[in-house]
Amino acid sequence: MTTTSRDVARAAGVSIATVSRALSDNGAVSEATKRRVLAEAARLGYSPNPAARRLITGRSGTIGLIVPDLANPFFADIIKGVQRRAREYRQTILVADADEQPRLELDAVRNLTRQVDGIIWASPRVDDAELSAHLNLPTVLLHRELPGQWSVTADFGEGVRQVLVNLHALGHRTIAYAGGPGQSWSGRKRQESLHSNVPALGLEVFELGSVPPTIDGGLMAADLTLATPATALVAYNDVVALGAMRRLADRGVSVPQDLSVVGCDNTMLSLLATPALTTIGVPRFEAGEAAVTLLDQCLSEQPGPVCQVLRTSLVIRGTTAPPKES
Amino acid sequence: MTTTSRDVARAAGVSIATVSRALSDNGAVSEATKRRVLAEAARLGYSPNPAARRLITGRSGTIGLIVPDLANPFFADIIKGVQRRAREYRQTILVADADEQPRLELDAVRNLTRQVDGIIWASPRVDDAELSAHLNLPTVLLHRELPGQWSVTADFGEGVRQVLVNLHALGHRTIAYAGGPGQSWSGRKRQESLHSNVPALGLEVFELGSVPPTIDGGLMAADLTLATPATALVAYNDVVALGAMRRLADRGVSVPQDLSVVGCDNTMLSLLATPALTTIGVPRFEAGEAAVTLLDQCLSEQPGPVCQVLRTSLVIRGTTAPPKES
DNA sequence: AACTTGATTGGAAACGTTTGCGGAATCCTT
DNA sequence: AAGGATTCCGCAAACGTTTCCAATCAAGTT
Repeated sequence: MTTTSRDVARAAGVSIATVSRALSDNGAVSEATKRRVLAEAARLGYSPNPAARRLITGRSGTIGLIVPDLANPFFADIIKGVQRRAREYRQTILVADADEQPRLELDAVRNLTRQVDGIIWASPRVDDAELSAHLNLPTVLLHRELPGQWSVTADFGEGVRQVLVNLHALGHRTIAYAGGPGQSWSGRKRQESLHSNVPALGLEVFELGSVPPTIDGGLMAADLTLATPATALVAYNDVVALGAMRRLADRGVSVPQDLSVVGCDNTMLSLLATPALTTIGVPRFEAGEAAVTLLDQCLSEQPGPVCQVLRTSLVIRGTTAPPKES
Repeated sequence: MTTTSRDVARAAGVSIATVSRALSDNGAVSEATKRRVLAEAARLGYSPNPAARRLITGRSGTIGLIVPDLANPFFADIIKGVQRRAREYRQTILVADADEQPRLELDAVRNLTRQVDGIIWASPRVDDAELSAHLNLPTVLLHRELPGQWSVTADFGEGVRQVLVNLHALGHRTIAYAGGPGQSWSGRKRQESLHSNVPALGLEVFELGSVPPTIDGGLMAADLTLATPATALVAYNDVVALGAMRRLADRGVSVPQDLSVVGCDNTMLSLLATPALTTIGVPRFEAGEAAVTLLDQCLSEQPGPVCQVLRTSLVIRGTTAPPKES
């Protein structure tokens, strides 16, 4: 049998109410009895039954995390951030992988609703209407903004701007852009930034359209790029960039001499490439941490909503160089 | 306010006991009233309070998952498998990332103990004694065996054997082996298999010792290999293999012409390498699925323990070839 | 017709906490 | 020394289920 607060109460010669107060540290208990209770609790190896506590308080000490794909290194790092900060806050996390299917995200929200205090939701692709229809619980959106909603995002627009400025400074004037899935919020942000910055810099951009955010998408993007006069390729993310590099190598196009390549996200993949990939650094770990902090604020009824925007940074490595003289 | 079983009972004109029976589908309820209750429940949007249910039944419908590092693609795939199968079984998963620190794994077990029905624990490095000391709950070990314990592992030994046979068939006679962290269970299995298969094949093996299971470890392994007459390098995992390939490229050693390289795990990384990496395919997704199934059996008191061993397979890609004539 | 059987249902006791309320003891104030 | 304020603690009522047990009723049996 497990030991309950009644056992501790009996052992310490007090009532269960006092045990509860001594342990939860809120009610008024004398220093002496508190010590006695704590000692007995420790001796008996008592820990309160979370279900009972939750039934009465309505708080579970658990937060839900919904991501489209756990195996995607991008989200894996986010989880790590969430996890670490949650540990500090004494919260456990209930995780739901939506297998890249928006419908499963909505299912997950429904299931989680009764089980958690709040939700952290990374949902690049569910549309706005459906998203807000499912927000019954305190929620922090990740890499996504919605009017009136708490969120933590990264400044992708600034990242793209830096890339463009940098490529321009290197001497590039014609670049290709491989976009990701059209519904993605961050993808739209990147696109917007592209359009707003290109004119001022006097760049010419060839938009290759949406390619799948996979290695195969990268292969495609490489071929599309070679059909343009572009001297640099800016890819939707690191995976696409790596796919492109692979195809370019096959085609005998050397990076960065013949073509510069820029990725996005600064995942571990960018270090695996040869040469190492120049990319937009997106703080994923920090985003996960920030989301937990914000959710905590949201749960403690602090004024909001707060929309935190994290900084991105251009990480210059080996795949960018001045264009070939031609 | 949330709607409770009392509300449904009132609406359907029955007692809460009947509501409970109609919904949980175990007690005896007439078909007519069951339909009525279900209809009212749906109309009111009722869903049972999990905390209350759990308090009385002692079951939470939640399983705990402990992994050393979520950002490691190896474990990410395992989680995905767990997640999917758990969804089928109507279970949610509580995940704990131990940040590669065995001490945090033990903390996680303690925290999870009161919150979940059972635990799936991937613990390559916690030592046997401490591991068994912390198994208070039904537990399935992942990629690890312990006497008397339920587990699902992969047949790493067979994988290594296939590699050796294959390299031998290609004409290699001298190979280098880069081992991983010494405490790792699967690492020991690989080592054992190496020792037991080498004599029969007449191979000479240079053991490079333990290298960190990282890109840097791979760089090291490459240099160590070049100091031997080995014509092939078998690495602890794909990351090490990729690190090695990178250093080899820098050194002007071409793979597979000058040196064959074999990885282990068949993570997505192995497809990113150029040329694509020959590697030992380890079923991670399936392992996650199997673990949930086993845990379910364990929880339903079926006879055990069951130790399921999944098959590995040699995935031959572009980094292995006959050795150079010399 | 009385008795047994089986199927449905409701009443009520759990499960283990937290917390409002009131009582008792102690302390300070005048 | 008496009154009020303060501190500390126990009683008991929740929280929302599940499930044991008994009650009711229809149907079948002798």
